[in-house]
Amino acid sequence: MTAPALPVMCAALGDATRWEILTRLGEEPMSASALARVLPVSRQAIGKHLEVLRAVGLVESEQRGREVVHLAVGARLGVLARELDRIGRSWETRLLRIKELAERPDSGAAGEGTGGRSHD
Amino acid sequence: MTAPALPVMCAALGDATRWEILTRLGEEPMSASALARVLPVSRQAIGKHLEVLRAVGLVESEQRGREVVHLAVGARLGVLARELDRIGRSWETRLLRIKELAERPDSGAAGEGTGGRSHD
DNA sequence: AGTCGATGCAACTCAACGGTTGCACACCCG
DNA sequence: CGGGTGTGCAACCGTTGAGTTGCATCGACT
Repeated sequence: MTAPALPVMCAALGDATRWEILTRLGEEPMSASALARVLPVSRQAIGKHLEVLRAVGLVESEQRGREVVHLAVGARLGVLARELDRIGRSWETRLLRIKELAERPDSGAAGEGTGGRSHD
Repeated sequence: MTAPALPVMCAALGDATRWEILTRLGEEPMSASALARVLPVSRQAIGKHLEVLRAVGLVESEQRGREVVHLAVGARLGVLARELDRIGRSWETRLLRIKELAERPDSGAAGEGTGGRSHD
């Protein structure tokens, strides 16, 4: 699937080291070993992070000679951003509607038992 | 602080249960106990998640009588979304520039020094 | 008043995750 | 050709985090 679930995408972005990697790869494509040289973690750790990032499409890898260079995919981040924005807006809308209902007791307040428990 | 670090925000969103909670709270404000009734986890677990979400500003809580109702803050999600989009675009731009340089070795490859550069 | 339900705090379990080390193998350069 | 470098796989470890249970408390509604 080209569109991983939101929690998975966010989880991939929920690690500082991964952001560090993404930042570097966003500036310039490079190999895992190269990343390990500039970051304070081992090459293997970098490798695991790259696998996670590649799994959600935030990183793409390309075999160049004997090396494998990785690069950050900004488009995927953009997709995530739009999704989050959409959801956020929907929340705002709902809350707005709720507040309006609360302030205008005449608009469809039927079926609301006074002093009784509606649910369970 | 009103703007938690990106990794922290994403980490908060990197959990399926938390998304479940946010979804419900986005539809309708409710208490931890109420959430525990509709979700397959204990009230205490819900409480911990709410604390995490509140810590990054994705949830706000209001004491209503003896209950504490929580609600999802869409605006905060929007802020995150804009941030991610910005970063994603910057990645795309860099890559584009790199590709151009690779294909046009004559286009001002000498001195760089453009002012006002501020990467993360 | 009495009870039921909501909350808060604390201790504990268990799995996932980040990170490391070690090793084997492939490839490029000198 | 040989060493050095880049990579992949696997075992291992410490910590974090999600989730649970238990207990004590406080407030609301009957």
